[in-house]
Amino acid sequence: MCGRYLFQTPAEELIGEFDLASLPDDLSPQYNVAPSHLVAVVGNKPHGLGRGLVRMRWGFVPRWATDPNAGPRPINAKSETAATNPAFRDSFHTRRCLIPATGFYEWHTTPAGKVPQLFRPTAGTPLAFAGLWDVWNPNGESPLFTCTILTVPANGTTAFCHHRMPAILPRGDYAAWLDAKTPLAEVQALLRTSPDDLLTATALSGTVNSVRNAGPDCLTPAA
DNA sequence: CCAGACGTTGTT
DNA sequence: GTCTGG
DNA sequence: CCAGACGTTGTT
DNA sequence: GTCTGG
Repeated sequence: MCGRYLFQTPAEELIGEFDLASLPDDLSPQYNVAPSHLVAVVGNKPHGLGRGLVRMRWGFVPRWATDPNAGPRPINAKSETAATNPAFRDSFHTRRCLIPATGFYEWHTTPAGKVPQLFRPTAGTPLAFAGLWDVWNPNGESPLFTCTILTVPANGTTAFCHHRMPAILPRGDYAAWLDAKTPLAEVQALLRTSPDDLLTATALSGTVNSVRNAGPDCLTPAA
């Protein structure tokens, strides 16, 4: 997957699946989410507080990092290796999450240049990306919550842009994904390439190319 | 045993 | 945190 | 992901 | 070209 995704609506349908005590009050639509931006995440909260919606920065920092400003902040993690990769293993076991989105962008490289493409669910319902999160808080100061989106091989609809795509979970898999008690083999099996008919591609104007453009015009189709 | 290192994906 | 090296 | 910036030596 | 910032 690329470094940009659409979080157009709060995905209240998605969130409504869960019994949430409170919701952040700033879940306005985002049309051009970039790394380091705050995104909403549904996950098992730290300290055993159960499920909830948490605002996190997109770009993963493991809890053992000595300096969160040094080193990479990966926005994606390969689903095939996340369970054993040192950077993600611990979160794969105990800190899985869902990242709601109404679609995502990929850039199609053509001889004429790069054309942004919008991938949205054909059915129009919000998507839930499978993600991992962590919290960096070695000094007991303000904790840094971060997350990353897992990727899987592209399907027939997305492959013309990229060979990877986000891991998208069907509604029926949300609970098992978030449940820390789900056996690891079952967790791993949830990360699959989506059917070709899940998403529909639309070529866009270049508005989305700049993160300075963060409004609905990011969705404007190509002329 | 302790000390110390350890972070990504996806491009071309 | 977990793993490696000494 | 894309857009946009990206300058030195030698001095105190 | 490469790196940073958004």
